[in-house]
Amino acid sequence: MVKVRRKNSRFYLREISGMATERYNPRASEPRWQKAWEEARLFETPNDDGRPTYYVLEMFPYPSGRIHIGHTRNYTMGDVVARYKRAKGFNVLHPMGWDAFGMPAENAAMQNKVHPKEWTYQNIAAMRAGLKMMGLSLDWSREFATCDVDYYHRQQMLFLDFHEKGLVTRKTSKVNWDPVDQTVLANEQVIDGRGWRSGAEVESRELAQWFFKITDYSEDLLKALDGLDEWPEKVRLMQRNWIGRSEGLSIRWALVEETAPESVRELETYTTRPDTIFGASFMAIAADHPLAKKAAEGNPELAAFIEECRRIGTSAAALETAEKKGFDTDIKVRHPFDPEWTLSVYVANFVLMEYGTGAIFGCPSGDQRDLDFANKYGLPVIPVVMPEGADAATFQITEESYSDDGVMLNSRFLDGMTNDAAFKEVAKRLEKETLDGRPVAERKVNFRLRDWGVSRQRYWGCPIPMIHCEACGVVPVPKEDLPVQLPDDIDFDRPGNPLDRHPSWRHVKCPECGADARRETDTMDTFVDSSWYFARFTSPHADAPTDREAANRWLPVDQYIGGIEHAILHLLYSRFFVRAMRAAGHLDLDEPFKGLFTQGMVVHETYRAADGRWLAPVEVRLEGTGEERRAIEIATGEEVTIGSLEKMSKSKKNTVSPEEITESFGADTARWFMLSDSPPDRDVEWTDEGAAGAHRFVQRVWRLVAEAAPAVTDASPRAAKSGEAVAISKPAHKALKVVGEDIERLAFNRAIARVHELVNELQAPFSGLDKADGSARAAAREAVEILIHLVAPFMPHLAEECWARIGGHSLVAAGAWPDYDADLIVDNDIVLPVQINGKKRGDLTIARDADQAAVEKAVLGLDFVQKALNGAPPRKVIVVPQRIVNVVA
RNA sequence: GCGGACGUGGCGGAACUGGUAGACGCAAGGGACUUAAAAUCCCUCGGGCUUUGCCCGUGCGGGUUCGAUCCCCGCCGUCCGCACCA
Repeated sequence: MVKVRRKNSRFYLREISGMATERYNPRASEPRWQKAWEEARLFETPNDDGRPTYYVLEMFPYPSGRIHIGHTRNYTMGDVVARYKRAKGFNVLHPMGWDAFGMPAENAAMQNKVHPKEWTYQNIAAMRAGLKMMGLSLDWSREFATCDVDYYHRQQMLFLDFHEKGLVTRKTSKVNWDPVDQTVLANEQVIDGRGWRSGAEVESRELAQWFFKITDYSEDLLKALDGLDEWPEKVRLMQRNWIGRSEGLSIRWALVEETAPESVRELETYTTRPDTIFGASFMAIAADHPLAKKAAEGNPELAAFIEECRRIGTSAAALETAEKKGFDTDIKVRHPFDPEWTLSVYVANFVLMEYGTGAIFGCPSGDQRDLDFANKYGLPVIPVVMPEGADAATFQITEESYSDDGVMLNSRFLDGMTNDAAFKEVAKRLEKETLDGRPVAERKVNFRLRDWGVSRQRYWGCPIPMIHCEACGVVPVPKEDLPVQLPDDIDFDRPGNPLDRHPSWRHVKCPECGADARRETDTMDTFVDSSWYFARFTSPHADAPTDREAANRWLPVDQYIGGIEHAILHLLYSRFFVRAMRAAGHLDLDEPFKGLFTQGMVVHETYRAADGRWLAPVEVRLEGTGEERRAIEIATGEEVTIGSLEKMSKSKKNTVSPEEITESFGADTARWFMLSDSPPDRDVEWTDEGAAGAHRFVQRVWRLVAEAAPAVTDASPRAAKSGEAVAISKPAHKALKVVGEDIERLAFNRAIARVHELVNELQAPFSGLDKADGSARAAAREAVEILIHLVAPFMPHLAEECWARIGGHSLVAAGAWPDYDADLIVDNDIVLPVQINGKKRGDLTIARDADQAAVEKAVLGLDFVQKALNGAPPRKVIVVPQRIVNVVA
């Protein structure tokens, strides 16, 4: 055994009867190449550069403390794209930052007496180190955290600009108030009517809050979805539903004077089905409708009912089981087409004040809720729409309403019309009628989308740059006084917002009158921070929020990658933000993200002991396979239950840490494994076997290259177009073509399969390389170079090591993607499958350019075809050029 | 309830625009090398049968087609989103 020390390499060669190669050692190799890239400043992106731009971005992480395996899958995908596009000649922007404001930092402060700032920046440092181990080609010179004063300073500028443009308002609204933590809770943080953290029963409070007027763009946000053709259809659909556009009619109903409260003369409803107006049998208004409040003034029973609705009102679980309930106010309205026809007004628990006008007319035959309600209170059910072909004389509605399209009945002048025509007819007639000098009805478009409330009663967020003055009202902080900086000296001894009880922070002079005034102590929703960070990355050190030119050059983000959980809020808010920023002159852009990709999660089995404890994978030993497969707790020797695949989470302990994997197998193995097998938009199951398999492949590539090295190091690359070496050049060029296409489509799993195939195909022709002639060596050299480039986006460290091994002095990460030779992609002879009656019975090898007649003739001459035809002529022969032949016997 | 997606070997998945079903990997079984282990290499790997070959097979039942994992109709199942939105 001879040990050979190589120049520029810390690895050894070992010689045992021929040549075997020392295993590739990622632990030594990876940090070295990371350092080489950093020293060459390869991934620092200049803003001014002649090359075409490409902006690839992964949703930035919240600095919770450790990188999660899910992060690494996400960032690896982006990195493959970034490295590929760079090799294709693009000036690639691939930045990273931190979504650093938010509750967990404050929770940590309360529990562990750590300052949120300190906690956050420590976490960032730890996670930055974790990310750097992954060998991601990120431009770290553009890094920022949203809690950097530099960043939130600019966010405050944006807030003031939006305010100036009329896109910010202050209004009171109902919020979920946690009386123990003394803070507003998001709907997601209310579980069964209780605060998720405190467990206290959540109260509904009216609070003055700051809002972004996202509804100003409802129509545009909806319409522009059609243009986002590089977004998943699912996400576009979710946004469409969320915005929830509907076209209908608002109708004003006159109250019967003697039943109405003083000074109220009408009730306005909204409906998308004005065609059903003759099926109306009652009116229903929300519990917090002004008319309900008025009616309750002299009616304690009604007041109690309203109070009950309010209490049950909010939680989703309550709604599911809540029975339709109503209370007759004794107020009556007149039907707009028949003043003699009066209907009772009920306060109903299923009508929402937030949508439409907070009042409806109930048409039991056409709406299941209305039908349930009518059946409960014995109200009339008049069918007004029936399916086409049904008999008007016998058509009835009893337990199930009919809400589809159809033909009108029991509707006077509408009878016999389609419901569409009836809609138009009712609208036309009522638009002409007047009540108190105004039209009775108006066509109206309604949206489900609400304005975005951004006030949070918390410390660790971007302060809202506003001042409250007794004399002048709400006054914006003058821009020259920005930033409004968070004070560092705070305490979390008591619940509530520490900014509120800080001894001095909130006291300021009014910028207008100079009198004593009060700072706004609410901070912004952290979704604001993440709504424009992608724009800030284009000029992270600019004085203004953006450098408009740089923003316009880079944006929109060409490929955005992140989790489906952000399908609505984050993506919708960002879409609003670019519109608002455009209005304020910060960029000229229609949409923030041209391409969107939602990646799947990394999941792992769960293990649970008999006593209910969750066990981590490292605490468990697995035995057997298939039915016999069992998990044993190492510490106790007891068998534990193997549970379902779930997203890795701390609570179920089914986590695998990226650091551990990197330390044992290296980053390349982790990167390769996470993108192999499962398509990137689906979940991938982390298994030790899978990771080991990926590592085997790392070693296999290394071995193939290292063993070819002596024969190819001094050769210059050249494809073979004839002779035996074609067996080397053809697969290499075919793989080159298809892997590139797969990466463009983000089909990483398929690209990886193609690389596997190439390595399999090169194995045999490479075995005799040491005896091969010059042209074979040249072809092998070229194939190795191609292989290295194909592997490089996925396993960049291995690629560099291989490159150096065949004598390369440059960095692969800075190299160009090779071009394939079209001649080597096509074969002269092709193998056509031959079917008889649609079933494959054999093959035909024939010249690629053979015409149909030649193919048919050759097919009919085949033994098995003649046998099948048994002397008779075929009924039909179908030749699909270069695909298949089907003989119909 | 409304909307959407999906269903292929033991497993993850591949199969372009209707044209060879099961690429590639994992697991499993057998063998080679080794004192042994690891590593590596070779073979088998959807089911069945009367095994030079034939039949069945992409959730189930139909249909269109020379030909269907792919298109159409009807079921079944799983997952996701929204949910009293008038």
